Amino acid sequence: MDKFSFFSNILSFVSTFFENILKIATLLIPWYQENKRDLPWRATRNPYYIWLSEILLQQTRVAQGLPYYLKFVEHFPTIKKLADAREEDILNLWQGLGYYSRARNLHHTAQVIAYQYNGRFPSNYQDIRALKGIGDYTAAAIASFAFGLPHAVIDGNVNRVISRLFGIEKPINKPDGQAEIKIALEQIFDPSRPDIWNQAIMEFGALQCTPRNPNCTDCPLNTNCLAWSSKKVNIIPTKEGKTKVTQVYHSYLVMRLGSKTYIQKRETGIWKNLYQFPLIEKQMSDSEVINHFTEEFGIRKTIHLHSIREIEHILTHRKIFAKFYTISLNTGSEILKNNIFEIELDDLGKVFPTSVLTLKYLKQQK
DNA sequence: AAAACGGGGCG
DNA sequence: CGCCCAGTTTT
Repeated sequence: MDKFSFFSNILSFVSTFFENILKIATLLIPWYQENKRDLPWRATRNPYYIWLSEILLQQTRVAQGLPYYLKFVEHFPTIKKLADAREEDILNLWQGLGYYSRARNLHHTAQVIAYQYNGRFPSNYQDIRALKGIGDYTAAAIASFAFGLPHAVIDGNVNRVISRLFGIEKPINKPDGQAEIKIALEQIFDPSRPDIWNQAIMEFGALQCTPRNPNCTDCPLNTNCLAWSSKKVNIIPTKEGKTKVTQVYHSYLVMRLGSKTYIQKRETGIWKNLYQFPLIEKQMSDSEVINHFTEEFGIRKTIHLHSIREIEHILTHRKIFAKFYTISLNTGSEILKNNIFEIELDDLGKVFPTSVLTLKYLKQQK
Protein backbone atom coordinates (compact mmCIF):
# COMPACT_ATOMS: atom_id res chain seq x y z
CA MET A 1 0.00 0.00 0.00
CA ASP A 2 1.49 3.34 -1.03
CA LYS A 3 1.40 6.46 1.07
CA PHE A 4 -1.39 8.02 -0.88
CA SER A 5 -3.86 5.17 -0.58
CA PHE A 6 -2.97 4.75 3.08
CA PHE A 7 -3.87 8.33 3.87
CA SER A 8 -6.89 8.30 1.61
CA ASN A 9 -8.15 5.17 3.38
CA ILE A 10 -7.70 6.83 6.74
CA LEU A 11 -9.37 9.94 5.44
CA SER A 12 -12.33 8.05 4.07
CA PHE A 13 -12.66 6.05 7.27
CA VAL A 14 -12.60 9.18 9.38
CA SER A 15 -15.01 11.05 7.16
CA THR A 16 -17.39 8.08 7.00
CA PHE A 17 -17.21 7.88 10.77
CA PHE A 18 -18.25 11.48 11.25
CA GLU A 19 -20.83 11.26 8.49
CA ASN A 20 -22.50 8.36 10.27
CA ILE A 21 -22.54 10.19 13.56
CA LEU A 22 -23.88 13.31 11.99
CA LYS A 23 -26.41 11.44 9.91
CA ILE A 24 -27.93 9.33 12.69
CA ALA A 25 -27.50 11.75 15.58
CA THR A 26 -28.86 14.72 13.66
CA LEU A 27 -31.94 12.68 12.82
CA LEU A 28 -32.38 10.86 16.10
CA ILE A 29 -31.92 13.72 18.57
CA PRO A 30 -34.45 16.10 16.98
CA TRP A 31 -36.88 13.20 16.82
CA TYR A 32 -36.33 12.69 20.57
CA GLN A 33 -36.87 16.32 21.42
CA GLU A 34 -40.15 16.24 19.47
CA ASN A 35 -41.49 12.96 20.80
CA LYS A 36 -40.01 12.30 24.24
CA ARG A 37 -42.14 11.43 27.21
CA ASP A 38 -41.94 13.69 30.21
CA LEU A 39 -40.44 11.41 32.88
CA PRO A 40 -39.32 12.59 36.33
CA TRP A 41 -35.88 10.96 36.26
CA ARG A 42 -35.12 12.84 33.05
CA ALA A 43 -35.49 16.16 34.85
CA THR A 44 -32.59 15.61 37.25
CA ARG A 45 -28.88 14.92 37.24
CA ASN A 46 -28.91 13.68 40.83
CA PRO A 47 -27.16 10.30 40.59
CA TYR A 48 -29.27 8.91 43.44
CA TYR A 49 -32.56 9.49 41.62
CA ILE A 50 -31.11 8.30 38.32
CA TRP A 51 -29.71 5.14 39.90
CA LEU A 52 -33.02 4.49 41.68
CA SER A 53 -34.99 4.87 38.46
CA GLU A 54 -32.62 2.59 36.54
CA ILE A 55 -32.85 -0.19 39.14
CA LEU A 56 -36.65 0.09 39.22
CA LEU A 57 -36.79 -0.07 35.42
CA GLN A 58 -34.57 -3.12 34.95
CA GLN A 59 -36.64 -5.63 32.94
CA THR A 60 -39.64 -3.45 33.73
CA ARG A 61 -41.80 -1.19 31.57
CA VAL A 62 -41.76 2.52 32.23
CA ALA A 63 -45.51 2.58 32.88
CA GLN A 64 -45.14 -0.12 35.51
CA GLY A 65 -42.06 1.34 37.22
CA LEU A 66 -43.20 4.97 37.36
CA PRO A 67 -45.57 4.72 40.35
CA TYR A 68 -42.92 2.81 42.31
CA TYR A 69 -40.36 5.53 41.54
CA LEU A 70 -42.70 8.19 42.93
CA LYS A 71 -43.30 6.14 46.09
CA PHE A 72 -39.58 5.57 46.67
CA VAL A 73 -38.61 9.22 46.16
CA GLU A 74 -41.32 10.23 48.61
CA HIS A 75 -40.33 7.71 51.30
CA PHE A 76 -36.58 7.92 50.78
CA PRO A 77 -35.70 11.42 49.48
CA THR A 78 -31.99 10.92 50.15
CA ILE A 79 -29.64 8.02 49.73
CA LYS A 80 -28.92 8.06 53.45
CA LYS A 81 -32.59 7.60 54.30
CA LEU A 82 -32.66 4.62 51.97
CA ALA A 83 -29.49 3.23 53.54
CA ASP A 84 -30.91 3.60 57.06
CA ALA A 85 -34.30 2.10 56.20
CA ARG A 86 -35.29 -1.38 57.33
CA GLU A 87 -35.08 -3.92 54.52
CA GLU A 88 -38.67 -4.91 55.29
CA ASP A 89 -39.90 -1.40 54.59
CA ILE A 90 -38.06 -1.36 51.26
CA LEU A 91 -39.45 -4.78 50.31
CA ASN A 92 -42.93 -3.60 51.26
CA LEU A 93 -42.69 -0.65 48.87
CA TRP A 94 -41.30 -3.01 46.23
CA GLN A 95 -44.14 -5.51 46.62
CA GLY A 96 -45.71 -6.43 43.28
CA LEU A 97 -42.84 -5.23 41.10
CA GLY A 98 -40.95 -8.52 40.95
CA TYR A 99 -37.24 -9.40 40.81
CA TYR A 100 -36.94 -8.76 44.52
CA SER A 101 -33.16 -9.18 44.56
CA ARG A 102 -33.09 -5.72 42.96
CA ALA A 103 -34.58 -4.30 46.17
CA ARG A 104 -32.09 -6.11 48.40
CA ASN A 105 -29.17 -4.98 46.22
CA LEU A 106 -30.56 -1.44 46.21
CA HIS A 107 -30.51 -1.38 50.00
CA HIS A 108 -27.03 -2.87 50.20
CA THR A 109 -25.59 -0.43 47.66
CA ALA A 110 -27.25 2.53 49.39
CA GLN A 111 -25.38 1.54 52.56
CA VAL A 112 -22.09 1.20 50.66
CA ILE A 113 -22.49 4.68 49.15
CA ALA A 114 -23.69 6.25 52.38
CA TYR A 115 -20.96 4.84 54.60
CA GLN A 116 -18.01 3.81 52.38
CA TYR A 117 -18.29 6.65 49.87
CA ASN A 118 -19.40 9.12 52.57
CA GLY A 119 -22.69 9.68 50.79
CA ARG A 120 -21.11 10.74 47.50
CA PHE A 121 -22.16 8.61 44.53
CA PRO A 122 -19.07 7.28 42.67
CA SER A 123 -18.57 9.40 39.57
CA ASN A 124 -16.53 7.19 37.25
CA TYR A 125 -17.67 4.21 35.22
CA GLN A 126 -15.47 1.57 36.88
CA ASP A 127 -16.56 2.42 40.41
CA ILE A 128 -20.21 2.66 39.40
CA ARG A 129 -20.01 -0.68 37.58
CA ALA A 130 -18.53 -2.35 40.67
CA LEU A 131 -21.63 -1.64 42.79
CA LYS A 132 -23.97 -4.52 43.48
CA GLY A 133 -27.01 -4.60 41.22
CA ILE A 134 -25.31 -2.48 38.57
CA GLY A 135 -24.25 -4.19 35.35
CA ASP A 136 -23.04 -2.83 32.01
CA TYR A 137 -26.33 -1.20 31.05
CA THR A 138 -27.02 0.51 34.36
CA ALA A 139 -23.42 1.69 34.79
CA ALA A 140 -23.48 3.33 31.35
CA ALA A 141 -26.87 4.87 32.07
CA ILE A 142 -25.77 6.45 35.36
CA ALA A 143 -22.38 7.52 33.98
CA SER A 144 -23.99 9.31 31.04
CA PHE A 145 -27.18 10.69 32.61
CA ALA A 146 -25.72 11.85 35.92
CA PHE A 147 -22.12 12.64 34.98
CA GLY A 148 -22.19 13.25 31.21
CA LEU A 149 -19.59 10.54 30.59
CA PRO A 150 -19.34 9.02 27.09
CA HIS A 151 -20.64 5.49 27.70
CA ALA A 152 -23.24 4.02 25.35
CA VAL A 153 -26.11 2.07 26.87
CA ILE A 154 -27.28 -1.24 25.42
CA ASP A 155 -30.73 -2.32 26.52
CA GLY A 156 -33.53 -4.12 24.75
CA ASN A 157 -34.43 -0.99 22.79
CA VAL A 158 -30.87 -0.34 21.63
CA ASN A 159 -30.46 -3.97 20.59
CA ARG A 160 -33.56 -3.73 18.46
CA VAL A 161 -32.77 -0.36 16.86
CA ILE A 162 -29.14 -1.20 16.08
CA SER A 163 -29.84 -4.69 14.76
CA ARG A 164 -32.47 -3.27 12.40
CA LEU A 165 -30.45 -0.25 11.24
CA PHE A 166 -27.42 -2.44 10.44
CA GLY A 167 -29.35 -5.52 9.34
CA ILE A 168 -27.76 -7.70 12.01
CA GLU A 169 -29.39 -11.12 11.85
CA LYS A 170 -27.22 -12.93 14.36
CA PRO A 171 -29.11 -13.65 17.61
CA ILE A 172 -28.85 -10.59 19.85
CA ASN A 173 -28.82 -12.78 22.97
CA LYS A 174 -25.57 -14.52 21.95
CA PRO A 175 -21.99 -13.24 22.29
CA ASP A 176 -21.51 -13.07 18.50
CA GLY A 177 -24.58 -10.96 18.03
CA GLN A 178 -23.72 -8.67 20.94
CA ALA A 179 -20.23 -8.14 19.50
CA GLU A 180 -21.74 -6.99 16.20
CA ILE A 181 -24.16 -4.71 18.04
CA LYS A 182 -21.30 -3.06 19.93
CA ILE A 183 -19.22 -2.48 16.79
CA ALA A 184 -22.20 -1.02 14.96
CA LEU A 185 -23.18 1.12 17.94
CA GLU A 186 -19.70 2.61 18.20
CA GLN A 187 -20.06 3.86 14.65
CA ILE A 188 -23.07 6.01 15.40
CA PHE A 189 -22.73 6.81 19.11
CA ASP A 190 -22.20 10.51 19.67
CA PRO A 191 -19.74 10.86 22.59
CA SER A 192 -20.09 14.64 22.61
CA ARG A 193 -23.61 14.41 24.04
CA PRO A 194 -23.90 10.90 25.51
CA ASP A 195 -26.81 11.64 27.85
CA ILE A 196 -29.17 12.93 25.16
CA TRP A 197 -28.01 10.31 22.69
CA ASN A 198 -28.67 7.42 25.07
CA GLN A 199 -32.09 8.77 26.01
CA ALA A 200 -32.90 9.34 22.36
CA ILE A 201 -32.07 5.86 21.07
CA MET A 202 -33.93 4.15 23.93
CA GLU A 203 -36.98 6.35 23.50
CA PHE A 204 -36.85 5.76 19.77
CA GLY A 205 -36.88 2.01 20.38
CA ALA A 206 -39.72 2.29 22.87
CA LEU A 207 -42.01 4.53 20.79
CA GLN A 208 -41.05 4.30 17.10
CA CYS A 209 -38.95 1.21 16.41
CA THR A 210 -41.23 -1.08 18.44
CA PRO A 211 -40.97 -4.89 18.56
CA ARG A 212 -44.15 -5.40 16.55
CA ASN A 213 -45.70 -3.06 14.01
CA PRO A 214 -42.94 -0.43 14.06
CA ASN A 215 -43.87 2.82 12.36
CA CYS A 216 -41.42 2.43 9.47
CA THR A 217 -43.27 4.41 6.80
CA ASP A 218 -43.08 7.50 8.99
CA CYS A 219 -39.58 6.87 10.38
CA PRO A 220 -36.81 9.48 10.25
CA LEU A 221 -34.21 6.72 9.91
CA ASN A 222 -35.88 4.53 7.30
CA THR A 223 -33.52 5.61 4.50
CA ASN A 224 -30.61 4.49 6.74
CA CYS A 225 -32.19 1.23 7.81
CA LEU A 226 -30.96 -2.01 6.27
CA ALA A 227 -33.81 -4.03 7.78
CA TRP A 228 -36.32 -1.68 6.13
CA SER A 229 -34.65 -1.64 2.72
CA SER A 230 -34.36 -5.44 2.70
CA LYS A 231 -37.90 -5.97 4.06
CA LYS A 232 -36.62 -7.77 7.13
CA VAL A 233 -37.99 -5.48 9.83
CA ASN A 234 -40.32 -8.13 11.16
CA ILE A 235 -37.63 -10.81 11.44
CA ILE A 236 -34.97 -8.60 13.09
CA PRO A 237 -33.85 -8.83 15.82
CA THR A 238 -33.54 -12.60 16.18
CA LYS A 239 -33.14 -14.52 19.41
CA GLU A 240 -32.02 -18.06 20.09
CA GLY A 241 -32.67 -20.59 22.79
CA LYS A 242 -35.67 -21.10 24.98
CA THR A 243 -35.52 -21.08 28.76
CA LYS A 244 -36.56 -24.44 30.08
CA VAL A 245 -39.53 -24.39 32.40
CA THR A 246 -39.20 -26.83 35.28
CA GLN A 247 -42.12 -27.89 37.40
CA VAL A 248 -41.92 -27.48 41.16
CA TYR A 249 -44.32 -28.35 43.97
CA HIS A 250 -45.15 -26.28 47.04
CA SER A 251 -47.25 -27.31 50.02
CA TYR A 252 -48.23 -24.50 52.37
CA LEU A 253 -49.83 -24.90 55.79
CA VAL A 254 -52.26 -22.11 56.67
CA MET A 255 -52.91 -22.25 60.41
CA ARG A 256 -55.86 -20.12 61.54
CA LEU A 257 -56.30 -19.05 65.14
CA GLY A 258 -59.14 -16.53 65.07
CA SER A 259 -57.86 -13.50 63.19
CA LYS A 260 -54.29 -14.69 63.66
CA THR A 261 -52.11 -16.94 61.57
CA TYR A 262 -48.55 -18.22 61.43
CA ILE A 263 -45.89 -17.25 58.93
CA GLN A 264 -42.21 -17.80 58.34
CA LYS A 265 -39.54 -15.68 56.69
CA ARG A 266 -38.15 -17.23 53.54
CA GLU A 267 -34.38 -17.48 53.86
CA THR A 268 -33.07 -18.41 50.42
CA GLY A 269 -33.52 -18.16 46.69
CA ILE A 270 -36.57 -16.69 45.07
CA TRP A 271 -38.56 -14.43 47.41
CA LYS A 272 -35.71 -14.41 49.94
CA ASN A 273 -36.61 -12.35 53.04
CA LEU A 274 -40.26 -12.24 52.05
CA TYR A 275 -42.84 -13.85 54.33
CA GLN A 276 -44.97 -16.88 53.52
CA PHE A 277 -47.01 -19.60 55.14
CA PRO A 278 -44.89 -22.54 56.36
CA LEU A 279 -43.79 -24.45 53.27
CA ILE A 280 -42.59 -27.83 52.06
CA GLU A 281 -40.90 -27.64 48.66
CA LYS A 282 -41.35 -31.22 47.62
CA GLN A 283 -43.99 -33.27 45.87
CA MET A 284 -45.97 -35.17 48.50
CA SER A 285 -49.36 -36.76 48.88
CA ASP A 286 -51.94 -34.97 51.02
CA SER A 287 -51.54 -37.40 53.90
CA GLU A 288 -47.75 -37.10 53.80
CA VAL A 289 -48.03 -33.30 53.92
CA ILE A 290 -50.40 -33.44 56.89
CA ASN A 291 -48.18 -35.95 58.69
CA HIS A 292 -45.10 -33.82 58.11
CA PHE A 293 -46.70 -30.61 59.37
CA THR A 294 -48.46 -32.15 62.37
CA GLU A 295 -45.14 -33.63 63.45
CA GLU A 296 -43.15 -30.44 62.82
CA PHE A 297 -45.53 -28.22 64.76
CA GLY A 298 -46.69 -30.75 67.34
CA ILE A 299 -50.33 -30.46 66.34
CA ARG A 300 -52.85 -33.20 67.09
CA LYS A 301 -53.47 -35.41 64.07
CA THR A 302 -57.19 -34.97 64.60
CA ILE A 303 -57.00 -31.28 63.62
CA HIS A 304 -59.80 -29.97 61.53
CA LEU A 305 -58.61 -29.70 57.92
CA HIS A 306 -60.67 -26.83 56.61
CA SER A 307 -59.75 -26.93 52.95
CA ILE A 308 -57.12 -27.73 50.34
CA ARG A 309 -56.78 -25.15 47.58
CA GLU A 310 -54.57 -25.48 44.53
CA ILE A 311 -52.93 -22.52 42.82
CA GLU A 312 -50.69 -22.60 39.76
CA HIS A 313 -48.10 -19.87 39.43
CA ILE A 314 -45.98 -19.36 36.33
CA LEU A 315 -42.56 -17.74 36.43
CA THR A 316 -40.15 -17.32 33.52
CA HIS A 317 -38.41 -20.62 34.12
CA ARG A 318 -40.61 -22.32 36.66
CA LYS A 319 -44.17 -23.59 36.91
CA ILE A 320 -45.22 -23.85 40.52
CA PHE A 321 -48.00 -26.20 41.59
CA ALA A 322 -48.96 -24.93 45.02
CA LYS A 323 -51.37 -26.50 47.49
CA PHE A 324 -52.61 -24.58 50.53
CA TYR A 325 -53.75 -26.73 53.47
CA THR A 326 -55.89 -24.62 55.78
CA ILE A 327 -56.47 -25.82 59.33
CA SER A 328 -58.11 -24.32 62.41
CA LEU A 329 -56.24 -24.32 65.71
CA ASN A 330 -57.87 -24.17 69.13
CA THR A 331 -56.92 -21.41 71.54
CA GLY A 332 -54.13 -22.58 73.76
CA SER A 333 -52.38 -24.51 71.03
CA GLU A 334 -49.87 -21.80 70.12
CA ILE A 335 -47.03 -22.81 67.88
CA LEU A 336 -43.67 -22.18 69.51
CA LYS A 337 -40.93 -22.69 67.01
CA ASN A 338 -37.99 -20.76 65.66
CA ASN A 339 -38.69 -18.79 62.49
CA ILE A 340 -42.45 -19.12 62.92
CA PHE A 341 -44.28 -15.91 63.83
CA GLU A 342 -47.83 -15.47 65.02
CA ILE A 343 -49.33 -12.42 63.32
CA GLU A 344 -52.61 -10.79 62.43
CA LEU A 345 -53.71 -12.12 59.05
CA ASP A 346 -54.44 -8.57 57.89
CA ASP A 347 -50.79 -7.59 58.40
CA LEU A 348 -49.66 -9.84 55.54
CA GLY A 349 -48.69 -7.68 52.60
CA LYS A 350 -48.70 -4.56 54.77
CA VAL A 351 -46.50 -4.91 57.84
CA PHE A 352 -44.81 -8.00 56.43
CA PRO A 353 -43.50 -8.02 52.84
CA THR A 354 -45.17 -11.12 51.50
CA SER A 355 -44.35 -13.54 48.72
CA VAL A 356 -46.61 -13.29 45.71
CA LEU A 357 -47.88 -16.82 46.00
CA THR A 358 -49.04 -16.22 49.57
CA LEU A 359 -50.73 -12.98 48.48
CA LYS A 360 -52.38 -14.78 45.59
CA TYR A 361 -53.87 -17.31 47.99
CA LEU A 362 -55.21 -14.57 50.28
CA LYS A 363 -56.72 -12.69 47.35
CA GLN A 364 -58.59 -15.78 46.18
CA GLN A 365 -59.92 -16.32 49.71
CA LYS A 366 -61.78 -13.00 49.63
C1' DA B 1 -48.43 -19.85 25.51
C1' DA B 2 -44.95 -16.72 24.24
C1' DA B 3 -42.71 -12.45 24.06
C1' DA B 4 -41.30 -8.36 26.04
C1' DC B 5 -39.57 -5.32 29.43
C1' DG B 6 -34.68 0.99 29.87
C1' DG B 7 -30.56 -7.02 33.03
C1' DG B 8 -27.49 -8.91 36.66
C1' DG B 9 -24.72 -12.32 39.30
C1' DC B 10 -21.79 -16.07 39.60
C1' DG B 11 -18.43 -19.78 38.81
C1' DC C 1 -16.80 -15.59 29.36
C1' DG C 2 -20.78 -18.91 29.37
C1' DC C 3 -24.47 -20.16 32.02
C1' DC C 4 -28.13 -19.55 35.17
C1' DC C 5 -31.50 -16.66 37.60
C1' DA C 6 -36.17 -14.47 37.59
C1' DG C 7 -41.61 -11.24 38.11
C1' DT C 8 -45.21 -9.10 35.92
C1' DT C 9 -47.63 -7.41 31.91
C1' DT C 10 -48.77 -7.48 27.10
C1' DT C 11 -49.70 -9.81 22.83
